[in-house]
Amino acid sequence: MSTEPSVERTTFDLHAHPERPERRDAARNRELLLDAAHRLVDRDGVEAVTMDAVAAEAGVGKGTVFRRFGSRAGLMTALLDHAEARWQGRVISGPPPLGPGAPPLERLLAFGASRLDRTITSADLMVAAAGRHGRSGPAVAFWTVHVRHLLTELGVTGDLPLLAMALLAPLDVTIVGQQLEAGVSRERILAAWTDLVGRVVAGC
Amino acid sequence: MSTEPSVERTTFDLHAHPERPERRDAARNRELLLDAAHRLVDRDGVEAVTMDAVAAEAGVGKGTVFRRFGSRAGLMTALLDHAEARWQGRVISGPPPLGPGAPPLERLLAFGASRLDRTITSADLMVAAAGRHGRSGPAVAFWTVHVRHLLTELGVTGDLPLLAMALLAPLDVTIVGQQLEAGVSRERILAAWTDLVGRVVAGC
DNA sequence: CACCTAAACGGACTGTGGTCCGCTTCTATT
DNA sequence: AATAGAAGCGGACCACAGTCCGTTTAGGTG
Repeated sequence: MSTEPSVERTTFDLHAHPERPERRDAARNRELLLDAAHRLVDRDGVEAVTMDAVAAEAGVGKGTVFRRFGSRAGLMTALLDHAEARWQGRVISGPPPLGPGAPPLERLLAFGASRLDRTITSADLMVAAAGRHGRSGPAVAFWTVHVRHLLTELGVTGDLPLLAMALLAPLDVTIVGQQLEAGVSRERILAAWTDLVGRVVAGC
Repeated sequence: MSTEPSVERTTFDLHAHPERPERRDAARNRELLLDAAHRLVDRDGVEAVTMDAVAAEAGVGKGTVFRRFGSRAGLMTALLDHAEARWQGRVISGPPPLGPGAPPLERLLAFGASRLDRTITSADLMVAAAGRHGRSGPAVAFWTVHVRHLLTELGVTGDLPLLAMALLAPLDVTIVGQQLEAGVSRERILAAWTDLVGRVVAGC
């Protein structure tokens, strides 16, 4: 309850801050903490990123970590945020086929491949970022909007928002993680997803 | 590490125990704990099911809870287990269209509707049961095998195991929970899933 | 029945996420 | 420059998951 920390971004509305900005010391500490957390991830892996450890590494009090990020999941989301933002940038205005310029189906397939790779490489962080309420809203919103847009261009009709989520679901950490653990290769996952997209898009 | 508790069931290979059975006191305590946990869930919700509370309610030591169920997620899985087993029974040998007897497409749609309902009604427990390693393996295995079987009967070709998972993915707690939280109705989710199945199955 | 051993037990102990609150620091205003 | 009050800070504190180990008990064997 009470004052939600303003950690409901995860890009998309990148850095749109209607409210008054953070005080300077607060901003400084945020950077300090983010750097510290990144350092810990690089050095010892996601597991080692405890709130106390981050606070100590950054040289601030533990309370500050929670004030800035709300929870461990929030901190993890923030860590993911930089990379996610750059990735979103590439989708919106990078080179094809991920970016605009390629035909919609190619873009969609490139999107899936790229998301799968991000899921695989950042699986640990994503699991840690998926607190209580599943995945971080804004990022998912971006994905679905984009897929929906491509589906529209492909002339697919129906409940596009949910259809988009249905296509995204098999690329989620929980599902992909499960498959990897079962020994399924990245290539096979991607092939199956490509096949799925083909079936969904096929106007007959 | 060391001695894994034998809590890797979640039905499917229902109660196949090659190893020597539990000692009588152990079995008794398992029941005591399961009952206590169920009581707590009914009375105060999943959140109230702390390991200490369960131990106290059952009148045993905390260590015993962990010895029997390995972790909180394991306990939750065990709680889910009874209902899951009965449900699996209905799928295997209950009345159509969920059980055998109906045409495969009808069975598949009934399967989806039924799973969606189970996901919705037990969302809390499922989230709590999904520890570290995503969803509980055996249950998912049963679902995929069944869907795969129906897809085969429908004459669908391709990477059936992964295609089955792709169809199951949108019915997962994390995804469904997200949609519900966004205000999407059960009916709309089901309609979208039905549509998805139609597209995938359509041999054209 | 007495004995022996593996299994099970209980609860103190530890590590971590998250809260709380009295104190400090920034910044807008005059 | 003085000041007021909001925003931020730190770290003691709490709850809960999970571990450890000395003690107890089930149940097979002679």
